Amino acid sequence: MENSSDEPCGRWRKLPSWLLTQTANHAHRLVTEGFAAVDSRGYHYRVLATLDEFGPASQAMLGRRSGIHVSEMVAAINELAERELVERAPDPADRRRNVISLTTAGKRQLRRLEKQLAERQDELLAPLSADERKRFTELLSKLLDHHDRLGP
Amino acid sequence: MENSSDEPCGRWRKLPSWLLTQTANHAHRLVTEGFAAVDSRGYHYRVLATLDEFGPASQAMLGRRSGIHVSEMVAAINELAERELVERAPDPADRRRNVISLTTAGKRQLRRLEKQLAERQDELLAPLSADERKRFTELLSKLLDHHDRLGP
DNA sequence: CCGATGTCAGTTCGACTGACATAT
DNA sequence: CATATGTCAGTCCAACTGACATCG
Repeated sequence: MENSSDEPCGRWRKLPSWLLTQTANHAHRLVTEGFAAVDSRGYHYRVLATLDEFGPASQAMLGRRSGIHVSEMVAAINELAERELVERAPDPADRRRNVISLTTAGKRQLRRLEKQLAERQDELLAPLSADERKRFTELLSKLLDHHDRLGP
Repeated sequence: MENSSDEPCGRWRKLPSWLLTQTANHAHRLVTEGFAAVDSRGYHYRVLATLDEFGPASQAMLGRRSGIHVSEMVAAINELAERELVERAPDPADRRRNVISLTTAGKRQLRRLEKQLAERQDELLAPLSADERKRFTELLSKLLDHHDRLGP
């Protein structure tokens, strides 16, 4: 049987970086499952939400606004267009561009995604009180702002 | 020039799950850079720390104690043995097993890694006060405990 | 035969890089 | 000419899966 003590995780389990990355894995899994429950993924939500917020745009512009890499955008738009959640039309004013716009079905899907998203946030923060949740997001925002302003 | 407003990130930038995963990316980058600065990576630290804490063990036992998958362990031990930070010897009592043990150079390297780790934690939490850091890790621990006890 | 061990090959995922053709 | 756009191929990483031979 060799030695005993099969308990996982050692002295690093208390490190902020470890707590952060492990908890983030849970968060990522939760929202990914939520999106998958309505046959989508994160990029789909981000594209649909960006279209809803700023209106029709080229793929490159969408990429800039949503923080999605151009080469990822191609696949994301393909998938969304196949489901008829967005429309991809050539831009008459600039023949390099596609103009991407939200369809009615796309707006409905966006609402479903936002519902999933809200539910999963609640699941993620379940063990925290309302006050703790507020403090938690404040601390996270502070950290993220700091590090975003350093490295691009 | 198309429209303006190239600012990245939309309405999701305030979501706890987003704040969490993005901040975790920064944390991961920081510690990865720290480890790389002394020519190692996360798995190396976890193996060395586990050996230091529990003593020599088989690869399978090391995997259980450190939470590293068996098939990852093979590569990690290869890299550590090549650098002579661990010794890999056949177990006379069970010829399936290798007994992995820490070398003197391995202990030195472990100390370097822990130094890097401490520095990077500080860099990660830089914008927080001592009190905020304590509260932050408490909240994270609460969340992680909760979700670890649900999904295995 | 069942189960544990070590090894290797292959997969999935997100994020990215490079090359390329086309259009401005 | 340089730049912007859309597309496709490939890379890298961590985490995992499956298959396999060996051994208890």
